[in-house]
Amino acid sequence: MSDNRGASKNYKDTVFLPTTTFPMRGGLPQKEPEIIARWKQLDLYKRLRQARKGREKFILHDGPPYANGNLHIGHALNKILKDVINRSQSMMGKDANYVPGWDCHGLPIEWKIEEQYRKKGKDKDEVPIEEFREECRVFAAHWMNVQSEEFQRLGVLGDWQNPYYTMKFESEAIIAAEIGKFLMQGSLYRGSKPVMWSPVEKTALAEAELEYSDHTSTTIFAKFKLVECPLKALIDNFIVIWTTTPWTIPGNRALAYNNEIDYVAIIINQVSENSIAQENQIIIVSEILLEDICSQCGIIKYDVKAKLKGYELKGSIAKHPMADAGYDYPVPLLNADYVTTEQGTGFVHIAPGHGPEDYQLAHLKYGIEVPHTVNEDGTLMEHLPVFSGFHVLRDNLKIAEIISEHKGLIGIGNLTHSYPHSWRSHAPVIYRNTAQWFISMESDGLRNYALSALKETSFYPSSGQRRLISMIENRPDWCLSRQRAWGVPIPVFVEKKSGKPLQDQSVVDRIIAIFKEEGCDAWFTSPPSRFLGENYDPDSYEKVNDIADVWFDSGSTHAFVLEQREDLHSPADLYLEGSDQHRGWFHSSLLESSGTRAKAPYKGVLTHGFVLDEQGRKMSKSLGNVIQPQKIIQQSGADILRLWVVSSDYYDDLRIGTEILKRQSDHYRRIRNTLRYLLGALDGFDALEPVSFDEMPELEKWVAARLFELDKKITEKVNIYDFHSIFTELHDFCNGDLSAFYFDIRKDMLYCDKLNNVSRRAALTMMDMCFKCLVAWIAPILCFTADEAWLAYTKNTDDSIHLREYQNIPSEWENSDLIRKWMNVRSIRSEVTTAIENARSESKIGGSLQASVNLSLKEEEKKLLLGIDLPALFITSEAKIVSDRALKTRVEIHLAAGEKCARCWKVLPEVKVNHGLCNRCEEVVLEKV
RNA sequence: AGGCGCGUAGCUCAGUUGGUUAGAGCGCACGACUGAUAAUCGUGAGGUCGGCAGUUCAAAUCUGCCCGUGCCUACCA
Repeated sequence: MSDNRGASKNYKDTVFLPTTTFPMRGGLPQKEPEIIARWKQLDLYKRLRQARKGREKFILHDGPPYANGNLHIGHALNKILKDVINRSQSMMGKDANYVPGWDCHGLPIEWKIEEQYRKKGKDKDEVPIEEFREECRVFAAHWMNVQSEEFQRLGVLGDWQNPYYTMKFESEAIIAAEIGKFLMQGSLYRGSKPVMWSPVEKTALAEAELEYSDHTSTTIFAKFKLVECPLKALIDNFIVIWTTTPWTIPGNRALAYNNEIDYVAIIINQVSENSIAQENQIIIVSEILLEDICSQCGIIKYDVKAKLKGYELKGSIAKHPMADAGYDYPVPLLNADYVTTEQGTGFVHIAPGHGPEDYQLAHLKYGIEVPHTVNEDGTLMEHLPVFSGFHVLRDNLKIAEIISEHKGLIGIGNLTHSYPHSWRSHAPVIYRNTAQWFISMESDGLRNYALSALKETSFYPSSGQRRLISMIENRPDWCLSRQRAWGVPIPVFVEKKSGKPLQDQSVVDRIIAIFKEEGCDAWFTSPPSRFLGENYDPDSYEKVNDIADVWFDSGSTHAFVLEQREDLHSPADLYLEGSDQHRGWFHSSLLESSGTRAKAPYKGVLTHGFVLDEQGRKMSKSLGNVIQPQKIIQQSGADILRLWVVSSDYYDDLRIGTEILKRQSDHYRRIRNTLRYLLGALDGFDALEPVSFDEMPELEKWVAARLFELDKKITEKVNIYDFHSIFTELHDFCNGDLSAFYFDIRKDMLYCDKLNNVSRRAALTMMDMCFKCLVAWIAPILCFTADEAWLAYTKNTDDSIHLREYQNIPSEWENSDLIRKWMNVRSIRSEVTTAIENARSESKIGGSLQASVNLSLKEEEKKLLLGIDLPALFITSEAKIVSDRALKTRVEIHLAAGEKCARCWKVLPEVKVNHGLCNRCEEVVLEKV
């Protein structure tokens, strides 16, 4: 080993290379479940509560997912974002206590149970309600368990042992109590509203229970004689409407026109043989539809008497076509934008009990009373003259003929069109006016309370505020009742005599107490006397059998979760859901809380977008582009999914797909390798003495300044939930500052300098700090990887990074001047690396250690580099400034003079003399031996 | 159909009150290293800023229209 070649053979053992047990590849799909098991063993959730005891609380109140199936990617996004926020608030030192919850009542679960019955050939109505409800309960409980496991697999930390759910007896009791508050206040009232109704099943149906198929309807052109009109000449002429539902004519209370439509008044001169239109009468219809109407009604000849715009009809009143047979009431003409000239006559007949738009226009806008005309079985009611007992689906031709006999029509026909049918019986359905319970937006100032509460709420992004405000401003009263089985009943008695709801707090309290003990099934199984007590005669009261809208359930979570649990508080600091919840949970929670407490249940509202596929299309089974979170976890790991969330702009819609996930894996590897390199370098550091800040080289002080700057940025961003930019900062730091710059420069020092050299120890001191900062910064995001890295660092299995807080950075590290200076240093460095690259492509040199750099600089550039170890900065064997008077920066690359040191691989003149080693390496090797 | 959003390189995103040749990272291509090695370093090529029109000395940025796309309503006589 005395000659050069021998010496160059192997100095690897004398070089201090990084060593770590933290593997380069994560193996996340296998490792993550182990980490979850470790957290369970540590009882991380409870430990964290203890660790943060007495600290300021941060309460992100969980919007309850619906317990009826496996998680989809939207759930994953939602819960991951919540977890990132909670963990980051915890890192800020707050007691971020997260209690997950579930929504259990409602239609979709009811369907599933009904479906099971159908398969067994049973009918839902034959099953006792308590039995049916019990099956719903079991079903919901099953899916709660499944989802709980799936959420935990995503890394979500929370009180999974003791979550909240709406079908818990205590929850049901408080939901009922909240309804009681509206009852006692007087804002709960019984009104009526048209709902989809199946005469076959004698029940109301939800939109989703309908299927559309062809149905042939009898159509009529009915005429309404004008009795009042601003255009006096038109009085006694006829407004003609077209409808596919003659049975709604007895329920007619108004007509609608559109201000912008052109109408004509024509005199009928001649009709065909079969026509029922009458010659010499003047009718008013849409101009554009005139020919169509004439051909359908057999009008052969006519003359146009007048033309008019819709708005000229303002204030007109007409007579019902059956006015002579007991339907003698005024029929006002109203403007409605939704009236079109696509078909019909340009006029729409309005039966406020038989269509949502009719109801909206006539009742809500003009206060016209809603008549009840149809019985549960679809027959017209007894009190209706002429038509009593006729069936709304079977007798339309008869009805049409009778109206025709009363000279009320100009045409009868039929039309086959797409029409809603019951999902269960496949029979056609109708809109029917039914009794419903409402919470008034006005009577107790609910709308105003809600609106002013919104003005005090922070929105992320801010556009959510306007969106919610405009919804609250425009919404009608809250229809609370559902004619359903699986939910919390509306616990109200109605006095039969007066039709008024019983308002007695002692009755309400009795109901609540019973619900708390037995659940709200008691409402259906107990006799009314049990609730009414001794002061009321059960025979005089009707028990309401409707259940509450499930949005009321989840809208009350602030009452039965935030207010009830000692470890939470209300209002919550944050509600966080998808943007669809403006209409949903944000909305119902706001109304419920504003109505009962005159304030919002939240201080802040964050909305995220929806998850789309890689092309920006929505995911659907038919497109086959559904991406399941379970699959991503299985293939790549939950940390990759979590990284995807923060790398996206989640305020907008997010895209996901194979390329996007591939990119996340790339980002992940970069961060992971940065941690790994730090862990490797820091191996054995605890045996060395750290170096004080003052003694550090400028490069280390620059790293310190960057850490200070990052810390400031990150804590700022954490407080406005902006994790996207945190991710960018962190990635760029790992990538650009550490890996490509700082680590690269310090490698020589770390590997080859004397073990306890001051500058080497200084570098390690700073790298130690880098690690501690970095692992804490990524912990809320890459919760598994951070935990694993921290364990590799401390080797203390009783600890977790998630119990810690963000690293405290000394304020003396702040140095924006230094950051600015080194930005300029790096731009000179960049010119050098470009020059080296050029030299390499000209085959002048190979690796950068073969290079010697000659710099011609401007004067200020020279000043910039003063005192900096240039060969180290450029990672070359030699570098010097040959001129400081240059007008333009020039970099010359030469082959470095000397031989390659067998240990550090630098090319130096001294090496030959030293038998293969440079002076520095010789010294280190001799000392070591 | 209406309300609210979104549309900048293959991907994810920056682009302050309109002001030089539109930026970053990844990916890609090429190269180096073989002591972070299924890693690391360097260099480079990628964009009619969805389209059209307008305001302006000047537009990714302001206005209008259109196209695409998402959420929420309404889909009716």
